[in-house]
Amino acid sequence: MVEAPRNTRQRRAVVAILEDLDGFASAQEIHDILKKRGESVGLSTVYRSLQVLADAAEVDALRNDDGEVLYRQCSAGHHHHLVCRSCGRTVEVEGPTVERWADKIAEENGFQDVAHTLEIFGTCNSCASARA
Amino acid sequence: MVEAPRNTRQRRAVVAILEDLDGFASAQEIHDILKKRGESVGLSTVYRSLQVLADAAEVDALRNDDGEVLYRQCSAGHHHHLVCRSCGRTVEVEGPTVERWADKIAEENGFQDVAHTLEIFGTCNSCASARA
DNA sequence: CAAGTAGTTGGGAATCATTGTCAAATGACC
DNA sequence: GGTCATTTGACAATGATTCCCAACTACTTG
Repeated sequence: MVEAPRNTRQRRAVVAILEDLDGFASAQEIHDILKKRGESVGLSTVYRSLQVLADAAEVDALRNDDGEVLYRQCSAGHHHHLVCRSCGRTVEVEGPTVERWADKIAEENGFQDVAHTLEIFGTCNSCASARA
Repeated sequence: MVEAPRNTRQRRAVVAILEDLDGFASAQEIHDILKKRGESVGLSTVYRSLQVLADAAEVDALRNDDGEVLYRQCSAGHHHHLVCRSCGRTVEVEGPTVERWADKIAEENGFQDVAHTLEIFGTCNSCASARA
């Protein structure tokens, strides 16, 4: 039988950070924040915790242009993201039309096990005015 | 004034490979193919050539699930891809509705300099039947 | 064609995110 | 408190990609 995961200080700390953040953040950023708060957690452990959470679909993961993986606690259900390149602030968006379109395209071309990635990147208005 | 790029054997070889391939391939795969053909080109040079081509929008680049960057010679103009996970075979697709949707979402939320990524991944029918 | 010059190459080192390793630490349960 | 499998953390290892720089070569000019 599969054992239940343990409730450790480290895992709780990672989850707590994700609850505080409203945008996407990398594993390393989360590690830094933990260190600043004095709730130090090993980097490996941060990576592991995020992986577990992502596998359980409790957080969403995506890659930025640099290929880094960013994580964020999101609402349940399929959705996409409008992400600020500079601060990570994120708006969850839905596009039912897009979903249907993607499935139709795939079916028309005989593809199976279809998945799609769709993210919108931009500069949010506060970052844009800060830069000016 | 900016100098014109030189026409070197190595760059020609990389372009030739891209013309032969019909799916996405990684820099390392292209490097391997060149080696097999006896037209050896340094790995660094393959990376550089692909970067140059991508910057000039002569090839499209995307990341697979593993975070590797894949390259492919594509038709001009904005389009998206339906990519086979296992063989890389690719169908170019257009989704004007999606473009408008993404722009509208971004504008409604006050985001600027908007870009979006959209790729559809699946298993093409020949790979699916080969697996069975 | 010869020489000059600046863009280009290659291969090995360096980078950087991420994963693997394994002994020590610690939740969960008795 | 004792037991034990899970988890942690420091460090090594990996792997794609970039950096570095001396040797090379595609163009230009005489």
